[in-house]
Amino acid sequence: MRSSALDADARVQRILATVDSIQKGRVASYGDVAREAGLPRQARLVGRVLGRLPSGSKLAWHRVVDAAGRIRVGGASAREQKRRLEREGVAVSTKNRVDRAFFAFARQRNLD
DNA sequence: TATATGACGACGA
DNA sequence: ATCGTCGCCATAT
Repeated sequence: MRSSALDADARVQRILATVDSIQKGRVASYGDVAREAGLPRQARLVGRVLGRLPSGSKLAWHRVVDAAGRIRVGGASAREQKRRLEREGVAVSTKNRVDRAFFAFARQRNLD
C-alpha cells in the first residue's frame, strides 16, 4: 500500500479527467488543472503527464497552456497545439499566446 | 539518502 | 512586456 492518500496512478486519472472537462473553445493553465484535480501546487506534474500521453490519445491536451496563456511546448507540437486551438475558435497570437478571456477556470482577483 | 530534472508559477529588475 | 531567478514537487538516477 502507498502511504500517500493518492497513489501516482490515481493522480494521473484525476488530471486526465480534469483536462477532459475543459470545454471546447476554452483553455486552462497547468496550475488550474492541478488545482481543479485536487492537487494544488502540482502544475509540473500536469505537464509531465501530458508530455507522456500515448500517441493515439483522444485527450484534448492542446487546451492546456501556462499561467500567462503561453504555449509551453516546443517544436512541431507547438504549431499543432496552435492549429488545434484556432480550429475551435481560440485566438492564438503570433507569440503563441492566448488571452485570459479564453480561460475556463478564470481566476477571480481579490480586490482588497 | 542525495542530486538532478522539468509541457510550471510568481516576482523583481 | 521581457528576461532571469528562485520556489515548488513528484520522479528519475
